[in-house]
Amino acid sequence: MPGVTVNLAARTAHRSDFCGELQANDEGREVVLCGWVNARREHSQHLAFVDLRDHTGVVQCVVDNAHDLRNEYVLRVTGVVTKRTVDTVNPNLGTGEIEIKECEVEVLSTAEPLPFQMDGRTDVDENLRLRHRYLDLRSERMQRNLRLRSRVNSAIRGAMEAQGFVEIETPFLIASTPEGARDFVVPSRHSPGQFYALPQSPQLFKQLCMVGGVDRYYQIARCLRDEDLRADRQFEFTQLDAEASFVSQDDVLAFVTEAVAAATEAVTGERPGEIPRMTWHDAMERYGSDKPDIRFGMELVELTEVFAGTGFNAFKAPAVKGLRVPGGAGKTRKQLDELTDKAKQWGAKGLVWMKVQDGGALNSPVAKFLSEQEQTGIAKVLDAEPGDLLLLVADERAKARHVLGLLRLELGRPPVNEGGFSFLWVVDFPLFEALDEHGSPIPAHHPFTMPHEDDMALLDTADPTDLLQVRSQAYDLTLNGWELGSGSVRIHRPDIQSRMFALLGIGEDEARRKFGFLLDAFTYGAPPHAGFAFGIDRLATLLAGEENIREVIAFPKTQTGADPLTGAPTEIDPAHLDELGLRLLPEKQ
RNA sequence: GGUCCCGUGGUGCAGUUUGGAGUGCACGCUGGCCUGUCAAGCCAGAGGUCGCGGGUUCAAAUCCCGUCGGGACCGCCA
Repeated sequence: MPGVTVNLAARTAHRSDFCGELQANDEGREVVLCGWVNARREHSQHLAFVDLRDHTGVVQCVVDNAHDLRNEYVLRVTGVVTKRTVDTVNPNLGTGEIEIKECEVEVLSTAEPLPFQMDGRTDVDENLRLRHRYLDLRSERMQRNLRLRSRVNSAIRGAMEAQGFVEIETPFLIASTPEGARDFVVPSRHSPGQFYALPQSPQLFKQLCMVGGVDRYYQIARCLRDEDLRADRQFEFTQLDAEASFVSQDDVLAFVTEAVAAATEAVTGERPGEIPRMTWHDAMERYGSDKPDIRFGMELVELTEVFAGTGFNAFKAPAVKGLRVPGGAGKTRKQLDELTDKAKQWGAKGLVWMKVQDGGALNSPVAKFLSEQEQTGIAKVLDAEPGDLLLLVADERAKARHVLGLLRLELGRPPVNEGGFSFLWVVDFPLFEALDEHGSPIPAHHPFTMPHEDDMALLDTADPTDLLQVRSQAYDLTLNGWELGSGSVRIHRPDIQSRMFALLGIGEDEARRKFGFLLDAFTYGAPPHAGFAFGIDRLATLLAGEENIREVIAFPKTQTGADPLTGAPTEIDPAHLDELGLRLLPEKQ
């Protein structure tokens, strides 16, 4: 029969087509559809409409009588695709030009009324959604997000394979290493009293793959970290993990850029432009963050020089930095007090605010302590306009940057799904983030990170505070102010690695105990290598225009680490504990 | 470890500031009517441990203390 199409992708033993794909050119076909009752409109005992829904959309079925049908019943409907009359076309429905007539309806499954409505019109309490996640997954939003994430995964795999990367699975039950985040541990039945750790990342295994001549490794890897949960953090998360041999930092950035560009294109249809780079130092000074949200301005401004000779005690500090809030002078005293409270909670000693008045004078509780020169200096350096609010923090440099960076986000950050996708590479991270109580440096990334070649000489310096100036070949990728991931060029030479352990105050015995297998591996011909990992949950969240990572995870945990659906975590049988050689301590009072 | 917000029929809210009868709105649910709706409409009805415990008061959804659950953030996340 001419014009008849057969939907091979949809056809199964139970159905011939998907609900949402039927169009006017299917007119005349007899189809068999399966799905859920999305809505029913009963006009009489002789006319009723049933909207049948599957993951592709909704189609209207015309039936004699819908009295025994209820929302969310699972039906199989056999009928004929029919063009609607002009006055009954529904332009708001993808299949609105047609409807299914002469319907024979078979109830495959009945359904109780749902514990919540999933029509997308109201925000349902998230705990309720999670308790009935199998219902929540039916919603358009979750269907969209899960399928989006699937496309992201697929695009990333395609990009990595095309660049010659080999997918290798690494173990889940591994040895615990003391560095980094808190491990999830698994007791060993064979060796009571001993434990495996679940991987925080496949870091060491991918480096072993390089020694093993793999050349280019990747994995869409599940990672587990027992740290407190946030809107962008779950215990369990998924990373694109990658490592390559005989490469530079630029090579790695190019590989990863290709993967995120492919993922972005798979969702938006457009490849992002070239990803800009910023040094860690610039990011910290200009945005007060190592993951700057560059979708908006409001950069931090250096004011230390302006107050070099100040008589105002609060500004006699190692650093004074400021932030201009355009049009912010309308804030009330109460709002400013709340901002000050937040700044203090974030660690600042205080927050100085100034309202720029018509004519340029500064209205501020501290104005009387500042010289005229200082007041004009502030206005000039901050480029202040009447109606602006100026915020100043004087403190240790790191503290001032941090607090102002948080204030900048608080006051200027657009909603996460506005302003497109601003990827940014942050490069030249410091090798060490601080000195511990013994004066030993604390690694900013991990102890296998290669120092910046230009800074090698500084490693031999006598003054440990100079070590904090040493840059590393470590880099982060950020998107709209979220850290997507990080990577580094690794140390592959045992002599440099030994020097690094010595600097970190890790003795030879300790190094052997913790990383002996890696150090051994490196004595047998380790290629220079570098790698990266970025969070796929986070990338998918932002690409989906969501604000919370849980919206792109099928079965996420709550902020306290519980799963309202399964009840995890749960107690286990005492006999099970016994077998593992474990005994519980009494509960702490 | 800390700061803040939320908890009211099945769902989403209002009511809490200033204590006075479980008062209101929308959706859903049950029954009825209705032959072109599409978030159908109309009529009727059912449905409540105001998260839980204690306190103040003649009287508590409302004020106080504690606790549980959820959320946002700081710390934490090499």
